[in-house]
Amino acid sequence: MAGDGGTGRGGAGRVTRRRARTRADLLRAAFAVFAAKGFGHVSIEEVCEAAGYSRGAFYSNFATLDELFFALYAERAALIAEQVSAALAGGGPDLDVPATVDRVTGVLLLDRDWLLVKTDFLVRAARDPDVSRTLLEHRAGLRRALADHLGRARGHTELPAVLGTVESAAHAVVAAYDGVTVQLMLDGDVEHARAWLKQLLTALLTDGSAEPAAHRRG
Amino acid sequence: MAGDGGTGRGGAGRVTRRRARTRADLLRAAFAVFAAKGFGHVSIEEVCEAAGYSRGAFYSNFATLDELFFALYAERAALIAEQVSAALAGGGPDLDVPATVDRVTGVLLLDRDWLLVKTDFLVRAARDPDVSRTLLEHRAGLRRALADHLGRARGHTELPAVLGTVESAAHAVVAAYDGVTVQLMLDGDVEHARAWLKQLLTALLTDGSAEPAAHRRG
DNA sequence: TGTACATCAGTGAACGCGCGTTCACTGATGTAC
DNA sequence: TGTACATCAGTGAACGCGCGTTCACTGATGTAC
Repeated sequence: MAGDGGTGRGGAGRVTRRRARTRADLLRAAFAVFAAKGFGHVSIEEVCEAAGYSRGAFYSNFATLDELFFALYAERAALIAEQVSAALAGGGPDLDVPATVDRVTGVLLLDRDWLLVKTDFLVRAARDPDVSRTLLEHRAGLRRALADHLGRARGHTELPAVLGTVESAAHAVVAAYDGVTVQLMLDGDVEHARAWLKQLLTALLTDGSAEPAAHRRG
Repeated sequence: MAGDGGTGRGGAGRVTRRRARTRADLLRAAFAVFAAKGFGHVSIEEVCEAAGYSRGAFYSNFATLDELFFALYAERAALIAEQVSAALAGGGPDLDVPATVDRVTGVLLLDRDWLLVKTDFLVRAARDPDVSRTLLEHRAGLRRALADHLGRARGHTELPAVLGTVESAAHAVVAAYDGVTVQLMLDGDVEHARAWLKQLLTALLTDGSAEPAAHRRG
């Protein structure tokens, strides 16, 4: 089901420049259309129209809309994963939790459209164990990166007490991220979401020593 | 758009017993179908078939699938809201935070199908400001109930320090709930989700005095 | 409580559109010489 | 570097199905007497 990168004719046929461009165009257009209308309310025709191709072009590159959706998700998710890694690594060898929280928060809540598409993927995955597995693996990877970082931070900065292990702490970070995502999708206020996520993470990752910074807005 | 309870002919036409039953049947069947396949992958015909009615019956009760979906959401959301209120009030006048956390957690993560449908509603709402408003209001109501309770608990039990106000704490509770919901939808492990939510809420609502209770499983 | 009548609620056939899918064709791309 | 040829990628028309929507009809429900 997953594995090969799409509807490749038979074997290892070289991809021409033209083909790569068309595929990229379709993915880009699909992202915009999915973000706007939601997967499940989008037809193949709409994607093709948005990309400026005929439907035949779609079938030349993908077998189904699902396949395109999965390709789209995989591409973007890999991109975000890289950015998170960079945000964790950035700041050099001195492990500064608040600064790292700032950087990671900035990356994770950068693009509301991506959160919409990601959540579409989530509800799709929730109904299909195979797809769930993919998503769960992505999440596990993210948590591992976070846990690694938190592990290195321990000793330098005061860290959680209530959450036992660094794994629990990483799990909590992801949960907080998902929770804030929901609010952001509804109210559309990216700045507020970032501030709020920062505050939540601080509450989870420190031992009550930070300043309370009152929280406004519903 | 919202307000009147559906496709009522003209004025205050009395609803017959038969009509009420059909409507309820359709809603019940729709819930099951939506949970299984996801709104946006469900046709009016499928709902009717699952309910055992012809399509005409559908049109006699609803104008669109959206309308049915909204009615379904409103009905179930009201039910959950009641149950949460009861869970908060239960336990009598002695305000016991851990016990209350147990009861509320039990209610909120009772039914995976509901979480699936609720999330479908979320992604639908995220693309429509009018629908968003409805959902945001429900959430505000939930937070208010939580904040009220936390306000009364303050002084009896030690409470947050990092999260400034009871409103912030309530907000954090909702975020934790949403975050754990995502994990539950993917792995389907209700018991694990409850334990994890309990632990998260304890971490958020107490000042680091609780026992760490290590967290297993990915 | 029974009967007659009026209105209501759901039936199921019919219509038509949107769109998924296919395919013969043509212009684009790449390769061999 | 240019030309000829082979293969590839995308075109756009055509087909047909699923399903949204409508509607004349009929059995169910409720009311008046």
